[in-house]
Amino acid sequence: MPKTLPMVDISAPICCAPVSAAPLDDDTALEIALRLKALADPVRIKLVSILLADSGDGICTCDLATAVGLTEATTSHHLGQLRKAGMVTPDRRGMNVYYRARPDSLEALRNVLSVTTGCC
Amino acid sequence: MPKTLPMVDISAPICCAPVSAAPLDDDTALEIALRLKALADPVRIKLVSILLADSGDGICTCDLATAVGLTEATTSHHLGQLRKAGMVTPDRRGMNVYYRARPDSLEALRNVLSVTTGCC
DNA sequence: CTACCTTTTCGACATATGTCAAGTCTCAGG
DNA sequence: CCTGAGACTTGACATATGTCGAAAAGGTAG
Repeated sequence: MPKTLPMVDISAPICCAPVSAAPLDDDTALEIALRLKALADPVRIKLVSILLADSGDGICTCDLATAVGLTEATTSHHLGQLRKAGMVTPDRRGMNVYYRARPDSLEALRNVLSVTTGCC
Repeated sequence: MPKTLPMVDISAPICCAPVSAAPLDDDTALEIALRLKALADPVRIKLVSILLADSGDGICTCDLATAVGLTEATTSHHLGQLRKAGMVTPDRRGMNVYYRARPDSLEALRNVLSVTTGCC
C-alpha cells in the first residue's frame, strides 16, 4: 500500500447515498472503507456484539479484555479504533472507563451498504 | 498480528444471527470480519458500487482497471478478493472476464450487521 | 504525599496488505 | 500450429496492522 490513506474524521455516523445508487466518488469510498475497516477484525466485531448485547451502563476495558482474551493494552487499542469510527463511546466513572455501543452509527453504515435504499 | 487468521471459505452469503443478538463466538466473528475485510478498502468498495450500478452483462477487468485508475494486475487482485468473499462473480466470455455484483451476498452481510433483525 | 489500581500510550516485533513489474496462462483468429 | 491480446499469477517492496510488555497518565483511598 504505497499510497498512504488520507486522515479523515469518521467519528460521526456516515450519511450518503447507498453504494448501489451510482459509482462512488473517491472521497465517499474512503469514508465508507474506513468505517468498514474499523469493524473488519474478529476482535472488534466481537467487542461490538458484546457491547450491543449489553443493556446496562457499559462495560469497562478490563472486563472487555477478559471477554476477548487479550491484554488490556491490545483491547484498549481496538476500542480506540472503534471509538474513532464512532461505533462506541467511552464513559469514565471513577477509575474505570465504561464503553457503550452506538447503534445509530452501525445502522447508518448498514444503510449505505443497502442495495436498494439510502439513508438520506 | 502474531496469530495468523485461519483460512476459511467465505464465498457463500453469510447466514447467522445478528451481531446485536448476543456476544459472537469466535468462529462467527471471524466469518463476519473476513467478509467485512473484503469490502474495507476504498478501491474494492468502489468496484462493488460500479458493479452494482451496472445493469448490463458485467464489466471486464480492463474497463474496471481504468475506472479505478490502477493497473490491471492490482485490479485483478482486488477482484479476486471480492470473488473469494462472494461479492462478485466472474464470467469468461472470449478473451475477457466480465464481473458482476452479487447483491444477495451484500444483503446477507447487511442483515448480520442489523441491530434488530437477523437473516435466519 | 504515598501507595495502588485502571487505562492509555509507546516501542518493538511479526504478520498482513496494497501496489506494481514481469512472467505465465488462456483463448480467438489466421 | 502460431501468434498476439487480454487476464491472471508471482515476486518484490513499502506501508499498515495486531499484539505484547513496559512505561506513563489518570484517578482513588489512606
